[in-house]
Amino acid sequence: MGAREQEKSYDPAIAEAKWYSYWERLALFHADPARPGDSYSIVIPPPNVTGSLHMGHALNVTLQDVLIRYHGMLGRNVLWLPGTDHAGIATQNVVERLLASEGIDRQTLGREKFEERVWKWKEESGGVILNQLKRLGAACDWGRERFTMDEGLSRAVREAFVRLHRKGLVYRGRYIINWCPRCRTALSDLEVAHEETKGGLYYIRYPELSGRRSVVVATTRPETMLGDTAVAVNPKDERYAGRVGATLRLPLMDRPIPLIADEMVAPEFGTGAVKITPAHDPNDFEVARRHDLPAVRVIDDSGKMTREAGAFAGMDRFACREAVLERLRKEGFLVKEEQYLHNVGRCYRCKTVVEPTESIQWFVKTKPLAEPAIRAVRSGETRIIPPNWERTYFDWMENIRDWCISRQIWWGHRIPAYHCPACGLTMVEVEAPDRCSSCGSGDLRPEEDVLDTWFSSALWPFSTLGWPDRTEDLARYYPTSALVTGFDILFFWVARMMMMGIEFTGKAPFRDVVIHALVRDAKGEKMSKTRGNVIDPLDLMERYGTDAFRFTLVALAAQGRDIRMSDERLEGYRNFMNKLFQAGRFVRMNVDGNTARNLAEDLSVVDRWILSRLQRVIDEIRKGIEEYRFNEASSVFYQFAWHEFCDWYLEMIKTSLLPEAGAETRENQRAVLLSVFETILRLSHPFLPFLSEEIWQSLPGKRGSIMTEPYPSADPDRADVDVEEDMGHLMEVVRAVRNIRSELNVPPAKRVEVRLKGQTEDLGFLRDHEEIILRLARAGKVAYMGPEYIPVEDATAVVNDIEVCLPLAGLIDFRKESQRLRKEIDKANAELAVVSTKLRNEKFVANAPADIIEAHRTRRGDLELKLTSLSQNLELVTRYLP
RNA sequence: GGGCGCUUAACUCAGCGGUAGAGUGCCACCUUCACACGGUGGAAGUCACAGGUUCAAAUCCUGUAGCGCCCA
Repeated sequence: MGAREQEKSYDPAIAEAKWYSYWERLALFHADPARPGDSYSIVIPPPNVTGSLHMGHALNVTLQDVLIRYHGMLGRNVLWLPGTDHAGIATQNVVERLLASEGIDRQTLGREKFEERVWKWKEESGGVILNQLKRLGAACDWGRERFTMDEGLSRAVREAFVRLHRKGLVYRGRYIINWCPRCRTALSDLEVAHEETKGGLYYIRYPELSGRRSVVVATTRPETMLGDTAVAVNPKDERYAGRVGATLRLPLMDRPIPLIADEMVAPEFGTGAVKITPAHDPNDFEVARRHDLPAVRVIDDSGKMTREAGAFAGMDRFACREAVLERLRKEGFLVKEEQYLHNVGRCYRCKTVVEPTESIQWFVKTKPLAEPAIRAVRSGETRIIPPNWERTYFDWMENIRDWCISRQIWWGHRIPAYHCPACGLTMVEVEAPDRCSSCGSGDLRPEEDVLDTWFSSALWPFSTLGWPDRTEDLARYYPTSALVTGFDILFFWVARMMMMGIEFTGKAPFRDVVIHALVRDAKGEKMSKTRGNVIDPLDLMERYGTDAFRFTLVALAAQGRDIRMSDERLEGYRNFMNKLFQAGRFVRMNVDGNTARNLAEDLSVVDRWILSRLQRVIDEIRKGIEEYRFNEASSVFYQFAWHEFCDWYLEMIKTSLLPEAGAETRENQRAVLLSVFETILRLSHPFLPFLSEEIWQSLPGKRGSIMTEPYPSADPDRADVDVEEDMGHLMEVVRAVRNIRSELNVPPAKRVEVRLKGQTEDLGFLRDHEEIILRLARAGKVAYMGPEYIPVEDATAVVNDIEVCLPLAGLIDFRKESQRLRKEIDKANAELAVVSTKLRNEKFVANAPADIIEAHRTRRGDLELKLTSLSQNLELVTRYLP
């Protein structure tokens, strides 16, 4: 025995240092389309290049790794494709901050230099997260690693854009969009997070130009009044009957604006009259189109007031709000102000209040793309798991709005459009044209805007496989088998991949979409940098080991519920890792270099029992993984490996591993032990890649990686209900003895006599396995008593049809024993009452299924028998009470 | 305003029509030759509340209360 045997407990660092590079060396992560086997493929949700591993990634990646390793062991042709996302705004922000620390801003640097800088940053510091994935054990095919900005994917982006444009599904136009004045770019609707905010509702009087009447409007954004071009009321609103068409004087600006009628106005809001600012409000923009009103832009790209704002020009928009209110107050136009709770949209990246702004942008027309994406889920071509997310998916898809895809930043895919200033034509081409196709001018200006990062992400499942080329990978691995992701990007990403996948390949990109929960801290709070409650997964891996960490994530990954990460939980599973390690040590010590794993013809009952249990467990674990109920699979494994295999099986077979057992018994026992334990290891591998490999490699017999071993499959011939029942009975007897010993404080070293009372035929099995009772119950002797035996001075318990009696004359505390028996009787009585009530109910007997009734009858019989014995014994004991 | 989800043992959570489960924690005993990151035994729950469906309800339906998330 080497150093390994001296190691007292499992040290995960040793295994984790060894095996990842070993797997890589053997190219076990490499997918070869030419190899046989059904394809099983997953594309990783690409993390941001700027990112580092957080809990969400850890959970996401662990689940994918479980699937990949599991299907690999099933013999499938497996591909897990990794990569990163260029994360336009986020990455640009990072590099801009870097530049700022050098006292440079990107404008002075210039676009080209800036892009170079970002690439340089990406080469040096980007993709840290990928190494962290390796740390987690992720079996990704690194040879196929992709980046959304790399050459191939960029070509896919241009190709997709051009094709959509030709179909009229991409268009350019002047609309109201969400503008982030800090990022200085347009955002899509999804990138705006609405937040309930306390603000004011201000009532402003707009006098009529002629006459003494006026109209009062209510607004939460008084500064935008500077850009008002009308006031609108609902045509059915009687308060304003006959006044529509009047001309009002816009306060502070002294501009005449009309009072118009539009259905959009909700009469119950405020005074029923609303100001119309077409350049800074989406609803007003629509109203303005209908009524042919001009738009006056009063807030610029950086959130400052424009020259159109007159006296307020140059002011920050929020300072301007106060200034406007001040002036209105002074000039008597502010009628009323009240507290008001309303939703304010903020940039999801920088939290700056978004400014709805009219501008020229590129859009994707989404309705025609959404329809087939809806059908794919309705028809079952793609399954969403758990299915309750389907509704959310449908709701969003059915009410989808056009997607603003242009961004005014520098880091991203340039929109492949070219403007001709000479004739005003805009050309959209995959490769830059030399001259204008209309006027022939050679002076073409490439589009300045870049695409929303999510546009390239939407192509990820096929662009990474080589699209638009018809590659072998694409043919072999697309559509992919499963997409594993958090619900937070269901719309951002999943929905858009569905749309683009179907549009460009004709097939939905995934068979299954597996939605998992969020990881929260121990208090259930969302982890965030501002809260300061972020738990670093690398730190947890360091402290508890990667396998324990992974197992914790998997064990907590119940469908539809968030995960709370806590040290207690991790500790528990770290202990489990050690338990498995110790079991491995035990196996190694006891098989003593033996390499035979073939099972003998006639196995012992104990072996038949563990093998029977194993089949059931294999089925359950496989079912758990197949159905993405990872927590169930892991808990079945935990329960079996620890509480059946270690607690019972290993204890029960110890004697047959001794030399005294005889060579044949010993060899047979070693073979079964090795075989069962190896099956346990193989079962565990998808969850515990490092530990399972570590132990696997330490077992005798030359072997390759456990990764290439077949995943266990259940053998129905090994399942044996009778053996399980008999063994269950035996274990109950052992437990009964242990219970009596413990409750009556019998010293652990004391070898007691156990008397088993019952019919001879009921005692047969126990008699055959007396050795187990002797050892596990620490008995000195087992005696068999007929039904006539009266346990006068014994402590007793009832297991099914036999009584377990411990003659403890002199040791027994009769008061304690009577308490113990009474407790048992009370429990049995309570249960009997429930069962009997049911059986007495005629309707129950008439309606319930036969097997349920039968089970109740049996239970009643057992309980009655138990009560009879217990009551008699209680009576016996009572005689000795003072 | 619309939608989704949650409320089960001290804590964290499974279970989702047929006798209430796990992990951790707690109590007692035990350094027994794989493991004290251990072993053995134990205590601990009107399954949020109120109705209903059913022979039978944590489990299905309706409502109430509290909490959380998403969309508008």
